[in-house]
Amino acid sequence: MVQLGRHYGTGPASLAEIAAEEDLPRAYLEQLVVSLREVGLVTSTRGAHGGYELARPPETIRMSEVLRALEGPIAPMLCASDDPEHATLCDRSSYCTVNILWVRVRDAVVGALYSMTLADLVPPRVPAVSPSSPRHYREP
Amino acid sequence: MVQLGRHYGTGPASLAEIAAEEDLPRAYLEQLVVSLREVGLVTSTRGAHGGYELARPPETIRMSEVLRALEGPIAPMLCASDDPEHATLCDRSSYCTVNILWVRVRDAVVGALYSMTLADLVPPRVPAVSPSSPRHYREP
DNA sequence: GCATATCCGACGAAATCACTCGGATATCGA
DNA sequence: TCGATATCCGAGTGATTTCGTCGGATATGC
Repeated sequence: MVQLGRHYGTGPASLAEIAAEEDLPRAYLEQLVVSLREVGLVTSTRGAHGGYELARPPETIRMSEVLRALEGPIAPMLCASDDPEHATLCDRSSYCTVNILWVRVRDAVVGALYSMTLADLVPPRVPAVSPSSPRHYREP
Repeated sequence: MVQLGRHYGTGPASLAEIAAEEDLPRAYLEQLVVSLREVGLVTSTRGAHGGYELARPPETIRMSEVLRALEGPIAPMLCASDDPEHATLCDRSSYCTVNILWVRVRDAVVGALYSMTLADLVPPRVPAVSPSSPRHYREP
């Protein structure tokens, strides 16, 4: 999907191209790309020979950003959401000790996503040992 | 849900009790507990004054076991499943470099779940600093 | 034998996910 | 200026999953 990181630097890529490469319906990609544009991850140029390109170099794009853009705030349960805005605490919030489990899980997920950038996912030639530093650490 | 860890040592607890405490429909709990029994996490005694109890002390029950029992093999995407059995690789398996991302995420989740036991979730009096060792480590 | 339980299987409503459709608007090249 | 090629936009559909229901069979203690 977001493997248009591959095209970075080669000018805008049309959805028709990407659809062909990824074997996904163009109309569907259209929808996805809207979210990406809204958060400023990709820029679009309209008209003939237009298309989309990354707004920043792939190395600087955390996968956590991408996933958040595509699937909304990342939360294993709604009582443990990334976004304080959407964190609706369940009615049991007082009893429920399980919450800390979900928070822990969420942090783990965010950490994993944050530790990888788009650049890590564009088909590398020899990815035997991971290029960047794929350790667990927290988001700022 | 699995807060019948609270009752550990006090004999079997009926679903009616638990339903009342947790404010969940008894019929629903019934369904859940089936999965838990199948994997041997709880034992049941039928008849009057029967009910369910934990098969092992709460400290020895990893949350990863519980979640796996309740929600099946843990996998953010089906191409990155815990259980090799259910790991159906998507048709793009050749192209798809994203897989390693999901595997990374899955490991992070499993690690987080594995680092917590049921005992960590039964309402502790003063849980300020976590009792066991809630670090990130891998499942064997 | 009767009240209290677990067992079992199928069913139903609501939400989510992946995807579609139709058409308006912008831009480049000839 | 025209037309081909794009993005833009918003509503709509179909399958799957999730949470929960219902009815009744079976086992056990008093």
